[in-house]
Amino acid sequence: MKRTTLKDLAKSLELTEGTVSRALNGYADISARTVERVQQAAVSQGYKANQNARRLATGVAEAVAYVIPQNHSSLAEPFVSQLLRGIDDALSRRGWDLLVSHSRSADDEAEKIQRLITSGRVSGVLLTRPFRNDARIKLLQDAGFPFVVHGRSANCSDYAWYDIDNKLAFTTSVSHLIELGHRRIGFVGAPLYYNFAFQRLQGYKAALRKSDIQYDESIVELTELKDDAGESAAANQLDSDNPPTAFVCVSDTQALGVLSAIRTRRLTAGVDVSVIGYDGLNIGRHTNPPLTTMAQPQVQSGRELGDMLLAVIDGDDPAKHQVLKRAELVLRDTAGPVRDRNYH
Amino acid sequence: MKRTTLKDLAKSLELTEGTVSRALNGYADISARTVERVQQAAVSQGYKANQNARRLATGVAEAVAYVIPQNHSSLAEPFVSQLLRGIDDALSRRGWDLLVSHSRSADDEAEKIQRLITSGRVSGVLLTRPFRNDARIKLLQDAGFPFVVHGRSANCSDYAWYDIDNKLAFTTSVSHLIELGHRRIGFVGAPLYYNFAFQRLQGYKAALRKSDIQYDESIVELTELKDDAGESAAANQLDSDNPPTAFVCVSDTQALGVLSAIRTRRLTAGVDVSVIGYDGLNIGRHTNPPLTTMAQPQVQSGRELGDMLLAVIDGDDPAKHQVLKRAELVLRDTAGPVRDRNYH
DNA sequence: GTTGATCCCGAAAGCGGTTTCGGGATAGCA
DNA sequence: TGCTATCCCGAAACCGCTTTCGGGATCAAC
Repeated sequence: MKRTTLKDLAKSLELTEGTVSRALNGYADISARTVERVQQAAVSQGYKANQNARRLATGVAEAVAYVIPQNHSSLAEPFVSQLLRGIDDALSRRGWDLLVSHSRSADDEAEKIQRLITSGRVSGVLLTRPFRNDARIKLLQDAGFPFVVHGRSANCSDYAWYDIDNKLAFTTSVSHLIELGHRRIGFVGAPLYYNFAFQRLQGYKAALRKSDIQYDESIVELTELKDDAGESAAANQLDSDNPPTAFVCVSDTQALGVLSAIRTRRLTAGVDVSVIGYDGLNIGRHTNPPLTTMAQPQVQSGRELGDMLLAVIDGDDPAKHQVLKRAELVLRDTAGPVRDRNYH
Repeated sequence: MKRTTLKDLAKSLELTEGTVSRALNGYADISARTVERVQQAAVSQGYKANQNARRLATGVAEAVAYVIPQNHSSLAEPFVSQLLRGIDDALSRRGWDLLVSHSRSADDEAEKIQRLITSGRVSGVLLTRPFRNDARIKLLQDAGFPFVVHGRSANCSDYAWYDIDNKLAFTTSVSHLIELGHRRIGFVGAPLYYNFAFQRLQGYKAALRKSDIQYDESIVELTELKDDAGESAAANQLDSDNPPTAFVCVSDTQALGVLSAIRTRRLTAGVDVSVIGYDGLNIGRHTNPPLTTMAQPQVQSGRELGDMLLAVIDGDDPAKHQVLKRAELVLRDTAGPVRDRNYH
């Protein structure tokens, strides 16, 4: 019942604690024979090092934290869940722990991070959904604390990040709609202090520009990342005098709301009105019709993020770890050719 | 840049480390004046106790682990995510950490638990999706390690658990269908070594019995908790000679698959064929038609689970912490009155 | 047989807190 | 004033492991 400690092990082997410790940790100055003996005894006696003691002695926490932002719509959660799995994958190869912490607000999050870095509980932090200029990043940089960001802020030259090319993703999806004949495309976005929201809007604008379509502010709505928000945004647009023939949304969650708005107006998505989401959630396969969207592989992202963080903790130059992925257009059924607006 | 340690603080106050420590931890043998001074100095110097040292000294980890089972369909993840939020809520009131760990298999999970309890990293464990008789529970009991399980195994008298009345939930949903006139109701279940699957099947049977409907094994399918599995199960049934007029599913995920199967056969859920899911996922609001289901509040569950675990860790009798909740029928549009089977 | 180099291991000092114990100073009371 | 009780704080051991340092054995070489 009592946990066997290093001392127990040492005593039973008639060695000193230090020796046993070094044997277990692969130091070169221990004879092969002794290492062998020690290892055998360790497994047979079920010895596991007390992590707290080890962490105290070495000064490394062997754990990282992932801070989950509060304003995550519950529909976007699969996202998080898969990411966690990926991160855990990467960490567990080293036997490190992943601890999660939820924040209620941006301030709350900054404070949590502050506590994390001073409490010594973790040796690195994973940030997500960065703002265009983000106080948390500054905080971590000033503290010289290892971190990597999922996404990136406006000036992101000197830290590690992993991001999707948001601008490209949106020029892709918008261009796709344009090819289908749409020229009046609504944008269901998010607050622009989120850098990803900003970038996606830029992608949207770029695609329009490329096709000489006038940017029309009256059909871009910046809302929360919720289904309800998406629904009311689309409702506004659809009920207007000059409704869009298609929508792009910065999240699948919003897209679901948009689909609802379309359906309640007895219109058919992909026929009467097209919509393209973003996130590639599996849920989209089960909407009716199935949602066309931009996908990014989450589990994989998590794994890469985890590896990056480990590398940074190991002392790698953060600026060397910056990867930009591209999202893929997942063709399902909500994006179809434009149709005369005779449904009003 | 250097973290201020207890020693620093003590020196600057011209006190001894022990005194400062006691002052901070509310010992009675420190004068109010000194406590005041110490606290002020602590905040002004930004002192935060090193958690690892503290844990080593006190022997309590101030952290608990949640082990996420591997075979969680990605569609079921919102579930997990919200649960985590609730748990974190409960823990953070005490400043405890929540660490998550993913397992690939049941064996893997047992091993992870073993490591968790011997490594001293956590002072309690949260289990989920227990089997009818579950080796993990035995493991934890034998080790005398604090834990609570979300769900319960077959004999669950002597540990702490938080569960939904699965049997009741399914008699409820099945009875609802029976009231709508259905007498041939398919059951899309999960492997019966999951206790929740077993219980839900019992509820199904009980409801049939109550209405003198013969239990027909040919329309119960035990599948994985995935959308695809639900789809093929429903496909089998619908394509048979004597298809059910309704389905109950042990998970919303499967129900989504069932809806797909229905749709691809050009039938309408809630009209031609009824279906009731289970889990109350928000996604269900966005299926077409919206999914009728049984809901259980996840965030709240997480919070209660967290509190229970803390209580058990504090030494409460686990057997005193057993709560059974009931799920609620969420009426949406996929369960309608029976209709003559003239669609074949 | 001495000298060095090499190989192993023991000794001991931390890591940064917590907690028990004991006693000096102050107060209370006779 | 003297004696005990009370109040505070200092001293020190301890939690379990890591890591540096130094030196005794062993061995090869001269």
